[in-house]
Amino acid sequence: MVTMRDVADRAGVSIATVSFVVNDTKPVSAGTRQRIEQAMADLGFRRNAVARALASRRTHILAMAYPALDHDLSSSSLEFFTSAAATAAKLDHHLVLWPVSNDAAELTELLGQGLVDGVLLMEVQLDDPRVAALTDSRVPFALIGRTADPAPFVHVDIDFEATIRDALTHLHELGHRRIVLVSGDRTDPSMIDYGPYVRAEEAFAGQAESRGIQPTILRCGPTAAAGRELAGRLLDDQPDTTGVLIMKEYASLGLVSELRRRGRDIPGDISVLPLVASKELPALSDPELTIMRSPGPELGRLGVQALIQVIEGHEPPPPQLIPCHLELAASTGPALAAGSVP
Amino acid sequence: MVTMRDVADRAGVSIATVSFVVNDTKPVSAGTRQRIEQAMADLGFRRNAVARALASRRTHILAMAYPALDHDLSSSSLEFFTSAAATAAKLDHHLVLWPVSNDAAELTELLGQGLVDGVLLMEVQLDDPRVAALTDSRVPFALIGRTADPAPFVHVDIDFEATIRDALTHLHELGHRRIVLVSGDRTDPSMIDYGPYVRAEEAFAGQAESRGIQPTILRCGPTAAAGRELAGRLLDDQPDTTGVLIMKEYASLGLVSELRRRGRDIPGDISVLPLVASKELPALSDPELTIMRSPGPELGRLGVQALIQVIEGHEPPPPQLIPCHLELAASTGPALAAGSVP
DNA sequence: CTGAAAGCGCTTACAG
DNA sequence: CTGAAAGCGCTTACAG
Repeated sequence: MVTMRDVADRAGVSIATVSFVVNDTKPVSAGTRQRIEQAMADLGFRRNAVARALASRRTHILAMAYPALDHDLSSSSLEFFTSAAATAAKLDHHLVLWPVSNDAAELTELLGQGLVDGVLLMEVQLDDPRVAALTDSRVPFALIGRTADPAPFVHVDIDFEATIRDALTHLHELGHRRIVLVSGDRTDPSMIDYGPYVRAEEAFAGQAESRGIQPTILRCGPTAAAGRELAGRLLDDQPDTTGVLIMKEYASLGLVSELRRRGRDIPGDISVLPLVASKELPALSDPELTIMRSPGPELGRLGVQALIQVIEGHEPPPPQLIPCHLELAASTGPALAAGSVP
Repeated sequence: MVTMRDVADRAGVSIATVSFVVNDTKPVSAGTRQRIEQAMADLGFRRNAVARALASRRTHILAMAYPALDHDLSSSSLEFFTSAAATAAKLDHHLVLWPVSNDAAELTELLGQGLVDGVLLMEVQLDDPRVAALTDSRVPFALIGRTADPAPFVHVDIDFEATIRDALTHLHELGHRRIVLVSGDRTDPSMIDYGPYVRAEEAFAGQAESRGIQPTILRCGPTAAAGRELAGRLLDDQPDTTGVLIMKEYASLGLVSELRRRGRDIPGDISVLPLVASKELPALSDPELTIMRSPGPELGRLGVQALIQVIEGHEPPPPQLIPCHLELAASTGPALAAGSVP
């Protein structure tokens, strides 16, 4: 390994001066700089990240903490991870993956090692013990998602108000007035407080009435089979529905196929619009699905940027709420006669 | 921050002795150990990972290097990442994500920082410049996948021979003799040498004949739409096919739905068996798909274990080839009269 | 503009 | 079984 000592010797300067040019942290005369750069090139010098971290008290490592639970991360977590890692790399940082259990102890243990400059916390719950652990640790952090009262914390999240608004506007403009929101199943204890469900439901309830829409909410599990089962309930209990907003992407596939099997035309009879969908979803269905596309990559990028700002002592960035964006395909269309069922 | 100095002072010993009990690296008398442990508990001491890394020349950080290309990682990469991270955590290591371009320079740059003890390289190509960069760096590494001649390198991979064997056996026992392999589209320059396609095709070609099966290979892109298009080609060009092995999971969804749309019964007329599938796939289709399940989690775990063995100077573990496992559902069934088409 | 020196918080021969 | 000390490779006041 070639060290600053080696470079300094070859250039005939002190290691301090080498450090100044490596980090561009103090003015160095052109000639000296030139000799040092030559020496670095000759020797193939790379500054050791660990020594730098110890001396500067900055590791340039960020942690992505996510719950390592039974229930899996959504498929859009992959693009979230990779976007965060790419952004970190661009900003001269590394991203480590920290699978943590839901209690605070494991996170506290990891924080104590002093390995990371900051933490990105995923899948934040409305009342989350890990947030308290982070606060106590005094390590900078940013949330992906929100606690019940997110104001005190740096966070980025999906803008559910805007997502619901844009989704409703789309269906409303197509003439739909009988619109149902299918939210997630909250019987699982860990899901009762799941922020995305709570916020989407609140937004829907708040916005539907002003458009003359009855805010009906159904629930369904995350699988295609759950979506098929949902189709039956929908036709039985809400037979005049013409538009469906649905939170679970795999369930939307089952819903569409089962509705068609039962003779309904999509979108002729019923328009189906998944709300937080990954980019692969549309093509998995026939007809292809119009979706509200999850802003996973943007959230990963913004989360890392916000965290690094905090770490560097800048003004904490304001919350960033990013809506899902409408991507038109073939599962939404004009509402025919309200309540019409073949 | 409480340091070993603080602990040593409170316990009335030297920091060396504190280090010995923290790391359990030298015998310490019961009384001394007791005082030190008490002091650590009182003060809430945590050993600083960065200082430890600098002094011991072991960071306990592993890098997961994956190509940050346009074409996306497969959805099973997520469970691969999380499995590797969980295994690393269990073995007292951290896992950093390194999106690297395909040329060697970026990897060399990262390696030079001295941040990681070892590298796991994903999506290895048959002729991969990054492998040379890793070899030159003298940093321990393990491959997920294989180069053309993998013998010199520590690696784990899918066992394509066994996967094809088990898949063929399954269909053969059901009476199928007209079986087609659908491999990936190799027109994309970056895919010409894609190991999984090459090895699966070789295995199929090598094994089919001995079972009296004509080794027909078709190709298709990764999307559901490509799978639908494939259905037409299959019925036109290989009308007597009764069994399909297919490498692209999303394409399998399009294939099944288009075959049904054209009046074929699955599996009555044609059995469809995806070969390297994620666990979500079966439920996304109707009928549910029988699959050969990708061993993503096992590969992540084994890759990390192998890498840590190398790092710790043990005998390099032998290559680990893990087959995909058959998971029965409803897309495969007995072959009816060979060549029968309704 | 440049250097000598202390210090980051540990580990590890070496000596006793 | 325990300690004094060197050293890991940098950064950063401080002094000139």
